[in-house]
Amino acid sequence: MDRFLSSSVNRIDAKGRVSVPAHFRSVVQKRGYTELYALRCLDQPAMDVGGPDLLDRYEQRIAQEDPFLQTADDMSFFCHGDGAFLKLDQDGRITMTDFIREHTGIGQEVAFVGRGQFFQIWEPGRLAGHGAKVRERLLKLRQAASGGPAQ
Amino acid sequence: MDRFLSSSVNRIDAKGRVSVPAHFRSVVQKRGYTELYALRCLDQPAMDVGGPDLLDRYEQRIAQEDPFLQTADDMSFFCHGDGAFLKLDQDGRITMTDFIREHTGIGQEVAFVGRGQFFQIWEPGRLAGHGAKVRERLLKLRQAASGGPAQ
DNA sequence: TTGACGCCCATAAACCCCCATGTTATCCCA
DNA sequence: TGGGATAACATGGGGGTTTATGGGCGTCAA
Repeated sequence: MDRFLSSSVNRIDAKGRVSVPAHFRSVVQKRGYTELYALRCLDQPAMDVGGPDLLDRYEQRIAQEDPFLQTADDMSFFCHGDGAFLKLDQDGRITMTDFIREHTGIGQEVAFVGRGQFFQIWEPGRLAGHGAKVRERLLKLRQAASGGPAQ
Repeated sequence: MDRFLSSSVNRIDAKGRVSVPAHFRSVVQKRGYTELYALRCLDQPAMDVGGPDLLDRYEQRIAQEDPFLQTADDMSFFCHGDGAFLKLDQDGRITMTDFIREHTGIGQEVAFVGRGQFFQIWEPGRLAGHGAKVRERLLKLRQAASGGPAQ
């Protein structure tokens, strides 16, 4: 299967390196990505990581904004900001740069979360908090659709 | 019969493996699944397990949403981030990863519960508690419908 | 020089292939 | 109908391979 799926937490070593989960690496290879791009999420303390198609996705998102307004420009600056390529070393590890740490709050451990076409990098504690909120919203959606909480 | 029916409890061995009930395996084979997709239930400490088509259905649902709104993001976070593929080994066993144990509370034993188009994985004690609540709700429903507790 | 980064290797744990064993259910035949 | 052979199954373990993680060392640039 060639989708980024599931989540796991890996430790950062003394040199600032962390292993990308083996399953994610095989997806990267299957998709033929030679480079990984890491972009700052617009509304979460996470990084979106993927191949060139991830850039397309972000550009579509930004294109939705009125080009005469400042927002589109700000968004582009924010996400593309520094060039954030991630290089996989020979052992399948990436280095946690300050660029990533500042936005995510990552310290000693990294949570990898599959998102289908791409994956995300989180600080594990923040991920847990975010996950709880997501579940709550989805539950409300379901209850609203079924006509009431009694189901 | 090509539906997942009945329930049973199997033990986890020292390596973290547990046999999927033979009957479930034959259903899996009849349906032509080469891998299993497991998803953390939204509101229960259980995993839903089915074929890749289960994931396809979620992805088709997501495709109906505006990809840049929160709902689409939440849905993807749920079915991709809280999902995983399970590999059946040659003896028809799966391994209980931390990913599954964290959500279900599974320790030494696993309860498999047939649900027709898919099946579920529970920690046996929690399943018993959940079963009791389900029966209670159904009983109340019936009593309310018949106008009183006298049936 | 120092620190960031590349390449290489070591090791412990996790994982997956294969086969063995004991138990239960099924079947067949006397 | 009873009893033994057989098959199916859950479970245990050996051993090789993969993975995550730690660390050594050389290079290059500030």
